[in-house]
Amino acid sequence: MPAWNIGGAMLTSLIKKLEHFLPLPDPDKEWLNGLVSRSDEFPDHADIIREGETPARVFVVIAGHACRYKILPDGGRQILDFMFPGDIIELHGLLLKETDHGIVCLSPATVARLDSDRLIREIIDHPYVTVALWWSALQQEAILRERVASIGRRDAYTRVAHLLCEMFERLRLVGETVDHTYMLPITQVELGDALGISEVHANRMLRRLQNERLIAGGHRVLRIPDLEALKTAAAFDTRYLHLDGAPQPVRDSLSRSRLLP
Amino acid sequence: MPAWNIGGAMLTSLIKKLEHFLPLPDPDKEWLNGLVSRSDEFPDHADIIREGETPARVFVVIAGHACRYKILPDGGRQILDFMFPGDIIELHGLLLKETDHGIVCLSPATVARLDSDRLIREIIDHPYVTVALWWSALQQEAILRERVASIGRRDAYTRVAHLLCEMFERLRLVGETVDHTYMLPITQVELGDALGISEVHANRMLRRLQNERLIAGGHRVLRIPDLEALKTAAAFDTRYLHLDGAPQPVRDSLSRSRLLP
DNA sequence: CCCGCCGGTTAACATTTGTTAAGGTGACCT
DNA sequence: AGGTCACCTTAACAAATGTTAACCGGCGGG
Repeated sequence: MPAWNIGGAMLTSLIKKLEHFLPLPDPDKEWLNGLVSRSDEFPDHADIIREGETPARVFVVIAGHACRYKILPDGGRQILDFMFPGDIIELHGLLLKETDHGIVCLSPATVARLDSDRLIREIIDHPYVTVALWWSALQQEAILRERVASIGRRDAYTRVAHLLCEMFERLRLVGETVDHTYMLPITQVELGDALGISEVHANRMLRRLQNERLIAGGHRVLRIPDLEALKTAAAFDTRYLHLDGAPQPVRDSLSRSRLLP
Repeated sequence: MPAWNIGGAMLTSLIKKLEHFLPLPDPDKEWLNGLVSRSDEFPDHADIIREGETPARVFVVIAGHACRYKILPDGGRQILDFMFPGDIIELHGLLLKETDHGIVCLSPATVARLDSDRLIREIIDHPYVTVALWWSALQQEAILRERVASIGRRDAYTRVAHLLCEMFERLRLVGETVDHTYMLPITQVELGDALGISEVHANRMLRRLQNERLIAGGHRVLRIPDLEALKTAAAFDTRYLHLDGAPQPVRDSLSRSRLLP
């Protein structure tokens, strides 16, 4: 049962992420921040959404970490993707009768709730935001596709290295890294559940990466001494994150649409 | 180099699929069909989109089968998802500089190309289609998530059974099944590439399913003698396909919006 | 009509990964 | 201070899956 307070939360991380793709006009940023109707604190391990619920809401992670997951009939858990500050929790409750997965906190988290009615009604008047949010959704999908490729065709060692690289890039995008160091948002069990390997094997691979001086750091902290070396080991190719900014034609057509109010 | 002809193609499968979710008004169906600007025939194994291209186009599969895939640095291939008649090939070329995956035919295929400019401009005037296409996109995403869960946490036997069930349901939705039989759209290599197992192991699992009388059929044809038994073996739970129709509130608000032209 | 090739099938063996079980450590609670 | 709990670590062994290498059958092209 999260404590909460009305308004006040700022979507700093989200805006930082979106502006990496496309700078937003100030009024658009204010509009976005104004959509926050409340903000909730969830303790570690708390469910944000349980499988089978149908909340037609839109959340934005402000602080902390969460993940989407499925529980399979045999009791196993598969983590589908991670949600870091600035990530949007799109609930499709509007069109779907039941969600097909749950969302749970991996650490204590602060989550802002957006006024989804206003969002839907007014987004059309904010084309910059529309385009940037659309990009963000495409990026989410691309991450999911890369996860399929990882789990399906990479060995455990590469999978782990690859995920650590991905987390670094995603956290860096929202300013959650310092040098080549970040707060590791997950335990080894969770690492295994995300990558389709056992906890024990996840541990083995982490130790190996450590022995090879590709990663370092202590409790809950990951330091990457040589990012290029780790990326090489992971065969990590940033392109799937689509970190290039918006193509020029998109920028052009947006600035033209601005001139015609 | 596909042969082609202008117009004429009908989006029968797509409309059938969409109407399973939400019946469409006749003018909306005509509008959709009218968006087809041309239709291409691709031979088996032809690339529809190569990784790295950026075509800002929307295609609809009319006949045949295709798949999205990634080639990994070690040369391995991972099939990300399948595309059957009625499926939409959403190109994000508008916002992204390069696609992160390719699309290739698994059989000779007919693909309609939509006038994406008109689609974007006029879709707002066709709320039924908007909502139905949105559902279809959500379903695609849900299928991808289920694939992650499959590859990550199910054993090879269950994975194969599960995919065969999924294909059955998807093909049935567009009328591509007869009784409990369908044209199997893939080879065993492709089955392996989709599920993250080797060709040999895919074969082993198919033989096992055959021995257990859960599947039958010959060259390129799959017959499911006892669908319930197969689903049980696969622990297949249809819910992730979101086959229930549109929720009543959505239907209500759509029919209200119709009354106010 | 034969050849070549693609897809399927099988076997023997190699390797990765899972399982079980047993500690270890540090944080936090009382 | 002692105890509990969550997380990490390691070892020995078991099981699933990959690899390699054959061979088969059918079909389309020359």
